[in-house]
Amino acid sequence: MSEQETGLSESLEDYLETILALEKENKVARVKDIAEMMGVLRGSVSGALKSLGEKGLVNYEPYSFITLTPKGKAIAKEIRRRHEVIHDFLANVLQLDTAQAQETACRMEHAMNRAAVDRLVKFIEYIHYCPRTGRDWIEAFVDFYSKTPPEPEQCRRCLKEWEDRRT
Amino acid sequence: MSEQETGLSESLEDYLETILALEKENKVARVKDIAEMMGVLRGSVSGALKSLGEKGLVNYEPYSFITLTPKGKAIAKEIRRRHEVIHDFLANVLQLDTAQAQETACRMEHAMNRAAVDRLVKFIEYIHYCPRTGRDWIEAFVDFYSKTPPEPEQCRRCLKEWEDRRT
DNA sequence: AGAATTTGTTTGGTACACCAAACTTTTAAG
DNA sequence: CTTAAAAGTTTGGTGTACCAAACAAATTCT
Repeated sequence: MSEQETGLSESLEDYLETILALEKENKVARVKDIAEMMGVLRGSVSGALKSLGEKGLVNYEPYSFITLTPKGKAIAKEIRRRHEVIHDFLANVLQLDTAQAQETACRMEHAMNRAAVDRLVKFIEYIHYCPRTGRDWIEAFVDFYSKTPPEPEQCRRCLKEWEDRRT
Repeated sequence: MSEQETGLSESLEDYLETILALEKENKVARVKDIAEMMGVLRGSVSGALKSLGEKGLVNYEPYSFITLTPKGKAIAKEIRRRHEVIHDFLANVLQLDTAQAQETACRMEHAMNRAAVDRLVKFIEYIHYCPRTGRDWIEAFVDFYSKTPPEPEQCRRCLKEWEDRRT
C-alpha cells in the first residue's frame, strides 16, 4: 500500500529522494550517509538498495558507490518537487513554522499525486500573481488567524471598497 | 512509522474512521461491512479489531457488535475532521474533481496533524470571509489555471482597481 | 428444531521495513 | 605491507498488515 503513481512504497520513495540530495551534495551517495540522513541502520540501507537496484532505479553493485539511473533520477526529482511545492504552501501560505512545514511536507509528498501538486502550484502562483492578492493578502491572512475574531472596523472598510469596486 | 499524533498506524486510523461512519449509518459496525467498505477480507478486520480492542479504542468481544469507546470515537472524529477539511480544500479551493479529492484526502489525512489542519481551516475561512476574495476569487482562480496565460486585458483592469483602492 | 447460509474467527503464509549483531570488504595508518 | 578502523553486507528476528482457506458461531429458512 501507500504508493502514489511511482509504484513505490513511501520508504523507497524516501530513499530515492535522499540519494538525489546526496548525489548533489557529494558526487555520489554512500550507504553510511543515506543511513544517517534517514535515521536507519546501514543494514536497512543495503536491503533497500538491492530492491531499488532490481527495479532499475539505482546503479548498485555491492560495495560500489551509488548513483541514480535516469529512471530513478526522474522519480526522485518528482518526489523532491512535490516536497518543495508542499513545503512552500505550508510555510509561505499557511505560515507554519519551518520545522512543522518540513515534517508535514515529508509525509504529504507521498499522499499527493502529480495532478494535485500541479494544481497546488497554480494556486500558489495565483495568490502571488493577481494584484489584489499577493504579499498583502498573505499578511491579511496572518492577521486573520492570529486575531480571533477579526476587527470589525477593518472589515467594514474592506467591504465598502469591495462594494465600490463592483458598482 | 506513519502515524500522526494518534499513535496509530494509517491502517488503524482508517479502521476507526470506517467504524465511525458505519455506526452512524447503521447503529453498529459489522465485520462484514467494515471489510467491504475498506476492501479487505473479513479475517483482516478481526485482527485489526483485536488490536483496537487492546488499545481501548473499540468495544469488542468476539462475535459481538462493534462500537467505539469514547477514546476511540474522539480519535475517529479527529480523523474524519481532517478528511473533511482536506477534501473541502482540494475540491472547493483547488477544484480537483470529487474522486481525486476523495482519494487524495484519504491519504493526506494521515500526513497532517491537528495544527496543520487547523491552520488550513483558518485559511479556507479566510478565503470565504474577506469580501475581496470569496466565491469570485475562486472563480478567478479557475480561470487562472484553465487559461494559460491569463488575459492581459483583465489583468490591467484588476491592477487599476488595486491601485485605485490603495490610494 | 434442523439444515443451509451468512457472518465471524483462526491459522499458516507472504511481503515489507526495520533492528541487532556477526561478518566481510575496503580504506586508511603505521 | 600489514593491521586497525571504517564502511558495507548478511543473517536471524520483530512487528505490521494483509490474504487464503479451514473452521466455528450465529442467523435464517423451512
